[in-house]
Order: sequence, then structure tokens, then C-alpha cells
Amino acid sequence: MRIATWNVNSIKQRLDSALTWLAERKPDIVCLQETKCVDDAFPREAFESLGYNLAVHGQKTFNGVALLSKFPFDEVSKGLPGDHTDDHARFIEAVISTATGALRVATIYLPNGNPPETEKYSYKIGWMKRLSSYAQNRLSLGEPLILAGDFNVIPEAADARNPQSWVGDALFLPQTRAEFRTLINLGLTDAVRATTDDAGLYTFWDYQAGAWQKNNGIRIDHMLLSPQAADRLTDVGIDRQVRTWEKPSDHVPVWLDLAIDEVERT
DNA sequence: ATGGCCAATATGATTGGA
Repeated sequence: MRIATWNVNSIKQRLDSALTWLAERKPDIVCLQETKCVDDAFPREAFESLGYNLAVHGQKTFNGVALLSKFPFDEVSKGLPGDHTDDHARFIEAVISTATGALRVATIYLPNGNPPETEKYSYKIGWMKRLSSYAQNRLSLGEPLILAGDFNVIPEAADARNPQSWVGDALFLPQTRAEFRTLINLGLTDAVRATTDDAGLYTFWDYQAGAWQKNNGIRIDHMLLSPQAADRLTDVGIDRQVRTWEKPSDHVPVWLDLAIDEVERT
């Protein structure tokens, strides 16, 4: 079972790259963020023709998330619980049937939060507190659970090429990192950090200032696993080569393999 | 040289991203 996440920065602009990447990486489940289109405009057919079921939750211009799954959805829920006034399309949860039981997956586009002295930052922190409440509830079920997406959090200095340049930024402020630790400390495992302590593992490089050419990146796209999922983790990867493709997203895909419901992979 | 981009929008300037 291969599960992946990718902030595509517009699904329409990235459709060809997404189809190429899916054919190469062959994930069974994919969490997408920043699709930037309403549900009626999502290019569903291109993915359905590859054998994926779709759950989309979009809005005009900004945000937007989607789930692709080769397995059927048992349940789909859109929107992060806890605030009826939050109309941003940033969250889909689905329960997916496998031969060995239910797998719960959420695609997450956590608010950026800049600039920090504004209501954008309080929205981010509130969203993180709601995410922790949600995760605490779901972890109590004792099931395999994966929270995957663009968290807009640089967890540690080792997750940035130039950490000093992020001091004071909403992605790296102490309060942001503390809320992320609160989430992790509920009992979630950061899949990349389960396999390596290496610095230099990035998932985002800004379009500006030659960030890619200088490898001035940050690791902000994460896959967090419940104990029942983490126990089955066999492999993790970051597809940084996708950043070299023509017309790239500023984020690259992250993926992992779980030793459940193994499928043929050719 | 300490800046350089990209995407969407009743679009040609502004907003959001990170």
C-alpha cells in the first residue's frame, strides 16, 4: 500500500505532471493540496481513467484539496471539525476499505499564517488546535490513520537550508512549532523522521531568488502516522526530481509504503 | 548585484502563496 501527498499549486497547471508522476510512482492513495479550482472544474476524468476514485473539496481561486484512491471510499467528510465559520477548503477525511481492515486518511492544507501579527496567524494557530482535537479523537479509535499534506510548519532547524532566514516567519515561529509538537505528542509518527535524522531533506523551494538552484529549501509537507500505521511503515521517499520538471509546482511529492493489503507493483 | 516567481481573477493590477 503506497500513500502519497503533493501540493500541486493548481491541478489544472499541473495535470500533465501529475499524470506522469502517478504513472511512475504508482501510489494507491494520493492527498493533493492547493488544487485551486471548484469541484465542477476538477479534471476528474483524467484520474478516473487511471483507476482512481476521487473525493474533491475545492473553492474558487485558492486552497482546495483532493483525495485519489484505488480502493473504494467507505466514508468521506469535508472540512476540519470545530468551527462552522471556517469556509476554507483545506481538509478531507476518508475511510478506505482494505483487505485487512479500515484505513483512515486525511488530506491537509494547513494555513500559511503570514504575516504573524495578523488574524491570518491566529487562524493558523486555531486551525492547528482544531487539528489536534480531531487527531486525539481519531487516535482513540486505535486504527491505522494517516494525516498527510502541506502543514506549513518547519518542525526543526534541520528542516531548513537557512533556518535563520525563517526566524519570525509563521512557518517557524516557536508557537507554530509548539503546536506541531503537541500534535505529534498525541502519538503520531513523522514518517520521514522515523527513517532518518538527516538534514537537507526538503519538500518546498520558493520560485523566487533561485531557491531551487541554491537548494534553499524547507521541509513542510508531512505524513503523520498513528501507531497502528507506523508499525507497518516499510519505506518513505521525497520525489525531489519532480522539482526539475518543466513548469513545476514549488512543492514535491512525499510518499510512504505500508505493509498492508499488498498489491502488484510493476 | 543580497534580487530574482507563479497562479487566478470579469485580468492588464491585485492578492495569496511561503
